[in-house]
Amino acid sequence: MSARGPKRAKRASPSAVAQTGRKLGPRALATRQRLLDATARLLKERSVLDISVVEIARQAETSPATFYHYFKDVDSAVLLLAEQAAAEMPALLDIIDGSWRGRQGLERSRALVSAFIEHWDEHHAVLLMRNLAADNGDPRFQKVRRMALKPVLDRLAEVIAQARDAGRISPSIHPHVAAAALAAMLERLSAHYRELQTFRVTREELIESCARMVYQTIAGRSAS
Amino acid sequence: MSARGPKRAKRASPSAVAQTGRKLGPRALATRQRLLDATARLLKERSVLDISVVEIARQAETSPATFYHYFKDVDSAVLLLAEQAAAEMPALLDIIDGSWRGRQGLERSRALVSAFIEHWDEHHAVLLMRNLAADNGDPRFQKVRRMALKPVLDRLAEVIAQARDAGRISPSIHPHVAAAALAAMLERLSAHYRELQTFRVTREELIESCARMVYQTIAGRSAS
DNA sequence: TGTACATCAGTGAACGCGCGTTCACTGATGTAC
DNA sequence: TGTACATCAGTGAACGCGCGTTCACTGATGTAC
Repeated sequence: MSARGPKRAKRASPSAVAQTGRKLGPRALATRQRLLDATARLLKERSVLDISVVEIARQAETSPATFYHYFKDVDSAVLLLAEQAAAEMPALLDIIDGSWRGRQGLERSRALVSAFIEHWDEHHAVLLMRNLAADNGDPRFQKVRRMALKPVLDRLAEVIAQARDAGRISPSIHPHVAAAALAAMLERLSAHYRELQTFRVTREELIESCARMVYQTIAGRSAS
Repeated sequence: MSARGPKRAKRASPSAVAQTGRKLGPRALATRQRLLDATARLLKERSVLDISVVEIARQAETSPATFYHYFKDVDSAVLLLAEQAAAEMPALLDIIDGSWRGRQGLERSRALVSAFIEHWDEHHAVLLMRNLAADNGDPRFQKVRRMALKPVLDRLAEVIAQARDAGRISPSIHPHVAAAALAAMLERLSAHYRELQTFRVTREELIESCARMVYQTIAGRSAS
């Protein structure tokens, strides 16, 4: 048994502790999750800009005082939501792992792009606020973003490095930078691709084009 | 040669009208610009989340009442800042126009990437809020973003279409989508590339790698 | 099985504070003659 | 050149409101025996 053994056990409840430091029972966990759900809902319906403790409590049909039992402030609640979203990222790794040559690689690329878009569709508002806070220099949000993306970026960079070493892409391309750039593209596009659709671009076309671009960068150009 | 001419001409006054509808004299214009500058400064120093009319007025060393002479609310002020930033975009067109073949194309690509990054460095906070509001569905901000990017996207799409017709890139790549994807990549990366730098990636490496990726998508792969 | 007590979970009500917004007003600048 | 008047620009002070935050309390659940 390694030192990291029981690390996965606490999926739904990272830091299941009240502000007082006490451990939370099942009833308390449910209340906390209700507050988190309310936060997520508000983040979607309105914007980050008009979200408040009072409003969250109202949505969760409880009182502000209860909110303070579980969270220091609104940011902390959103941070937790971002962590919950981040916990889904490992699913992407299954897509990346494997051969990137030829048709198989292209298929993999398509799957990666749509998984990214789906992930954003599901957590749109939370991820938007996460990135905003991170871009504004908040270290907590920077960390949760870094941790969410890191495994994905690392694997992508590996694949890119292989393609580079095999001479299929330019040696001037820095694998980690390229991986970060691809993630940046996918994040940003996922955040606002709906607007493209008014431009007579279907979701499928979007995915196909992106997949080709990703593939080109990851594996070099292939005839097709 | 950089034949850029009098690009500063109309800089300070798109829609120079008070809330009452009256035209603004020079003194009023100066006050309004002071308010805008204060808004931009606050947006940089703090975050979008804690910006208020009162605070802006304080920064500009005037009273809240004055703010309401010129703007309906904080959003309107930021919108104007976003428009001022958008007015700089045409400079990018000079970079895109011209041949994208071979070494020249790669050089063009580098110039494009760094121009993008510089533009974001200069307007970081405003563009971040613009995108946030746009992603949250605010049509005014969606429009200003669309208008800022449109000329650039159109030209890029043209170049990409040429490469596609010449068989240098996959016919499955939709030129407009590819252009949007490149812009998305550059925007997002420009927004947070500072974080990459802690990763031992220099700004030059970043630009070089991105430029290669852009070039690959725009002009197809070339030996290097 | 029932009773007593400890701990957990939730909240009503209150407080102060800072913000958004407006109004009636003052001061500054321009213009006519 | 001076005076009278119109318009432009800016603001002090006030109002109400909703939020953040806390505290002392009640009610719910578990546990010992």
